[in-house]
Formats: sequence, C-alpha cells, structure tokens
Amino acid sequence: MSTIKDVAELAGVSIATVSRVMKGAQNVSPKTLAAVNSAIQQLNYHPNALARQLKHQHTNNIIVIIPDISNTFFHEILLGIEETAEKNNMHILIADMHNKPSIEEYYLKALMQKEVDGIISLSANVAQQLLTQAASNFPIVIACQYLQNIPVPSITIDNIKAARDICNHLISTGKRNIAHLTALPNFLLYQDRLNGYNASLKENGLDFQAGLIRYCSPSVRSGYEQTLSLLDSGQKFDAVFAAGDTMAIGAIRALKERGLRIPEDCAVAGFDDIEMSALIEPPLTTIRQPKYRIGEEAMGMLVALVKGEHIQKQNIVAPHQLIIRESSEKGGIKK
Amino acid sequence: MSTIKDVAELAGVSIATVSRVMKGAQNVSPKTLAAVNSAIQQLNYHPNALARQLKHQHTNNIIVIIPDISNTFFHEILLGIEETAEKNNMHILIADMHNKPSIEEYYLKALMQKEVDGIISLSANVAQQLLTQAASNFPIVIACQYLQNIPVPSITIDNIKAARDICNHLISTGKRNIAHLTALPNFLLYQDRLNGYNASLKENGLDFQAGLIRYCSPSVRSGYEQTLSLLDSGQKFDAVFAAGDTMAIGAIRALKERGLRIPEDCAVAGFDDIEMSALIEPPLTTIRQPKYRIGEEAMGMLVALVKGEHIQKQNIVAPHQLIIRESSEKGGIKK
DNA sequence: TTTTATTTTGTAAACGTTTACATTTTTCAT
DNA sequence: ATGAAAAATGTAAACGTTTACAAAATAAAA
Repeated sequence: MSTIKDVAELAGVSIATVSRVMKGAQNVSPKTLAAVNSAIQQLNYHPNALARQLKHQHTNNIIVIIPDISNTFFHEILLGIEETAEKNNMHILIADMHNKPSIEEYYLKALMQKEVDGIISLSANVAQQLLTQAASNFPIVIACQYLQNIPVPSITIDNIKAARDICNHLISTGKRNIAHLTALPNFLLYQDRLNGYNASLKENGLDFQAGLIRYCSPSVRSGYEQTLSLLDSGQKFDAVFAAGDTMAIGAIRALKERGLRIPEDCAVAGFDDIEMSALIEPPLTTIRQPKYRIGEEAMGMLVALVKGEHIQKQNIVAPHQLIIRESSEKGGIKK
Repeated sequence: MSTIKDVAELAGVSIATVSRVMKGAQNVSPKTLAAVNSAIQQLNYHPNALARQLKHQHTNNIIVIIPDISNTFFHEILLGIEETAEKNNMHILIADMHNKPSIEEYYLKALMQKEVDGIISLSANVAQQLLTQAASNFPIVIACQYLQNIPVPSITIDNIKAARDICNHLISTGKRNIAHLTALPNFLLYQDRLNGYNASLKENGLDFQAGLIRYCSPSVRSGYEQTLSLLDSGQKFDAVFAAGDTMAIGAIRALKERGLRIPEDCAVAGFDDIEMSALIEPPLTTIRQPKYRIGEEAMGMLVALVKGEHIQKQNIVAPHQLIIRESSEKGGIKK
C-alpha cells in the first residue's frame, strides 16, 4: 500500500501538496498538479480513510440497526432513510440483529467509539441503560419503537389507536371473538397494540378472553403455528388480529389449511401493510404505516443531531391508515 | 469526548499504562489497575476506534453488498455469512445497492481506502475494470454472481445446468411452449439461465421462440406485468419458467387473475427457492440453491484473503437441487 | 545488605492524514 | 531593476491510539 508520503516523494513535492491535490486543488500550479497526479496514478494511491476520518473526527457513515432483515416491513423505511442520507452526503450501513440484543450492543459501542457518526435503531431492544447513556452523548434516533421515559428522539405511529381502529373495524363487521397474535412482550410496541385491542373490546362491551391471546415470534411460521394451536385448543373465535402482517399471513395459511373460509368463518387482520399483504389470497386487511416518511424523518433528525443542531420535536407520531381488504370484508377497498 | 490522555492524567499514570489496561491488563499492578479503571468510569471513556484501527491496519469489519434487500433470496446467504464472520471475530455490515451500480462503486472505494477489511459482493454489477483492479489488491469475493475471465474468487451454482434441469422437468410433464421471464441481460447469471433454457429446448427437439422471452426487473410486480403482457400478446404458452422466484410469484398471480389453472393450463417454475415459494398457492417448483452454505464458503474465502492466506479453489461451484411442487405437477414433492 | 532477576511503568515513535503557519517563488506595478 | 502583493509550496503539529524499548520499582537470591 502506498501512502501520501510515497506519492510526495515520487512527485518531488511535500505531502501537504499531495493532500491539497487530493482535496481538490485550488492553489497548486499546473505542473506540480500534473506531477502529483502522475505519481498517484503510478502508485495506484488511495488515501487511507481511517487516517482521514481520525483527523476530521467524523466518518459520514451511519448505521441502521434492523431487528430482522427478512421482515419486509423495514425495507421501505430503509428507502426513506437512504434517500435522505444521500441528500446529506451520508452513507448508511445496515446491521441485521436477528433479534439478538447482543448485536445491538456491539453497534452501539461502535458508535461510542466513533466508528460511525450516528445510529438509527429500528429496534431498541437493548438494555435501556446502555441506550440512554449512549443517546445522551451520541446521535441516536429510534424509529417504529420507542422507550418509555427515556429521552431518545423517536418517530412512531400511535400503535394504541391503530390497534383500536382495526379491532373496531373487525367488530363492526359483526365479529365478536377476536383472537390476538402478538409478539415479544418486552417490546412496548406490541404492548401498545395489545392495549389498543383491549380498549376496543371494552369500548364495544366485549369481554377480554385470555385464552385468545397468543405470543409468537414475528414470522410467518410462528403465526401459522400459533393459529393452528389456537384452532386445536377448542377456543371459539371468529377473527384473528395479528400484531404484524407476517404473523397474519401465517394465520391465513393455517385457517385455509383447515378449510375455513376467510372472512366468513374467520376474518384476519394484520399490521404494517407489507408488500406481500396485498398479494396474498385473500388480500389482507391491515394498518398502513407511512414507512417511507418514517425513514425520512428519522434520518432528518439524525442529520440534525450529527450536525450538533438542537432538534425540536423529540418524539414524532406519524399518521397511520386502516386498509380494508378482503380478509375482513368481501369487496373491501383494494389498495 | 475524553481521550486516553485524559484518563492517564486523572489516574496519574502514562497513556501506555491506560492502553495496557484497555487491552486486558497482564502486567499492571492491582492498585494502578484500580486507579485507571476508576478514571475510565469517571470520564466515561471509550477508546477511539478510528485511531486504533489506523494503528492496527484493520477494522474487523466487512461489507456485504446486496443488489436489493427486499429480495429474500439473499437473507439466508447473509445468515451463512454472518455466522461464519462471527466465528472469525469479524462483523458484517450490509450495503443495499438498490440495483444502482454507483453504490457498489462507492463501497469498493471504501475498501480500497481501508475503511473495511473486505467485501463480499452478491452483485458484481460494477464496472469490470474497477472490480478487477480492486480484487487484485484487496480482499473481495463474489457470491452467486461471477465474472468472465476475471480472477475474482467466487462461489455460484451451475446456473446453466440448473436451468436445464428445471426446463427438462417442465417438458417431462408434457409442456411444449415454455415462456421465459429473465432479468437484466448484463448479468452473466441470467444469461446462463437463458442458455440452460435454450439447451433444454434443443435437447428436447423444441424450437426457440423469441416472443416467449420477456425481460423483467427481478420483482413480483415486474413478473406480474410481463406475464400479463405475454398473455395479452396472444402468444401461446403452457408453462412459464422465471429466472427468479419473485418473478415467478408475479407470474402465478397474473395467471390466476386471468382464471388459468396452474399447472393444468400453465405450469410455473421459478429459481432460488425463497421462503415464500413454499407458502404461496400453489407452491412453486423451483431450484434450490444451498444458500446458507454459499454464504459460509464465501465468508470462509474472504477470511482467508483478509489473513493474507493463499486460497486454493478460486471459483467454487455449489450443488443445486430441483424442488418439484404443485405449480408444475399435481402432488409434486412438497419440501 | 548487596546483587540479580523480575515485574511494572514510562518515553517516544509510529500509523496516514489535514491544516495553520512560515517560507519561498512568482507576478506585477513602480 | 526594485519592492510589494499574490500565489505556491513546505514544515511541523495534531488527531488518538499501540508498542518497542528504556527505565524504574519490586522481589528473590546470595
């Protein structure tokens, strides 16, 4: 590997001059410029980014931590993040944590060690203390998730309201016994959705039935398995509200396999509006989150943080939308 | 931000001593150790990774470039890569190129600037010259893709053979007019699959019909649109072989929408065996690539390269498997 | 107690850049 | 030609670590 020193030597100039031509050369005479450029060519010189970053004290890289890369819900958020990053001359790197908290910790540490300029976490599953500490000194923003009583900038939808909306819809179609597939109880977001579900039941004078709540990991497979187990349990239910589209897709599969008609025998509703939800049979009723915009705003906040600006709204809540499709209502609005 | 100097000062020792305790302290007396640790605590000190990496001349980070994060095909490969990386104490960061070559170039440059120790590219769509140059000096391995006549270590399946296998299967079920959905002709991989398709036709005495070839972008939507357009073109076909499962899923959707029975009226076959392929209706006949293993081996080669070892097999070809499901054969083996 | 071996600590150079400042060279008005 | 102003170049410190080597402190042996 050749360094700036080698180039300087070969070109017969000082390293300062080489550095100048590397950065875009304002005050360098044509002939030295030529000499330096030729040396760069000959030596196939590439400046060492680490040294440069060490000097500059920033990297222009940010990390986005996603809980699980195979959940397509995150892809469109990522898009919003990336395009905003690009506009601000930052580059994003994705860290897939496979739902393992230790990985999030690792990257949080990377941030504190200045390996990157900032982090957007789509997860926030990590030890609260570490996160709080990190966030008080370094640029971090959380999207989709949020943390109670912890001053970390975030953007989410109103999960309670959204869950209430979708349950109210199910009930409005005549359903009375709504099963609920939820996930990881340590995530506030799933708790909120459960709370919204409860609120809706109460609002409509229906009883909460503990036997209708099932805990899944947020995947098609797990939704499938839990629905089957629900079916086998003998519990009566005429609708399934899954706290994520992947689980809902699993539920649909299980119900169809058992010969139930959707939505007549059992309606299904999901949450997130992932791409596949409009494509499966029947198309899935769900809550659409403004994914792109969430990404945009999250990155917007992060950029401000990185620049050291003070950010105004600490916790943004973005609007959601109820998308009614045929899994809950024949002839539902297809969108 | 406190530095090692601050810690040394507060603890009343030299920076060398602090450095020693940071790295795991063999020869440091109990009382200085305590003093240093206390100073670290008080100052909330985190060593600067950039400085450390600059000194060590490596980062332990590697980048995996994926063409498109929303293609689930890559997720399992990633898993193989990650677990192998972890075993070797390396960390992977994912760069999603959204099929934009400029992004790949950016990260290639990052490698050449020593920002990371190596790159695994699942794409290789970049200017060949840049890649060749980079690969001759830096650790790079390509997976799933490969480049003609260019000495970059790679691992792929035999795409020609696999495409031939699947077409032969389609023909063996009695199909005679097989449409082919392919993608991005500048990718050798799609060319190979097309070649395999051709080989199979020839082998079976069938004529090549240019009108049955459609170029898509590798997505559900595009597969759907091109199949519709094929249907509208009036061309006769009784099977669709898509060069990727996402496109095949789009094809299934289009065919069903038009009321065609699968596989009786038109069989469908894909390529890759993504998770969704077993779950859709009807389940999709496809080629299974040993995804996890591809990831493992790719990372294995990269580790060797990073360590400066010489690697033996430059271009590995991994075995594939024909998975027959109901989209091509009623009662097809479900796997 | 002295000498020697061992353990702990410190000094300073190095990693590869950038940049303020000083110096030299060039340009141009006089 | 001379001097001043402008432009080009060089010197050296800094960014925050690690580590070979030297020095000092401690422990062990005589």
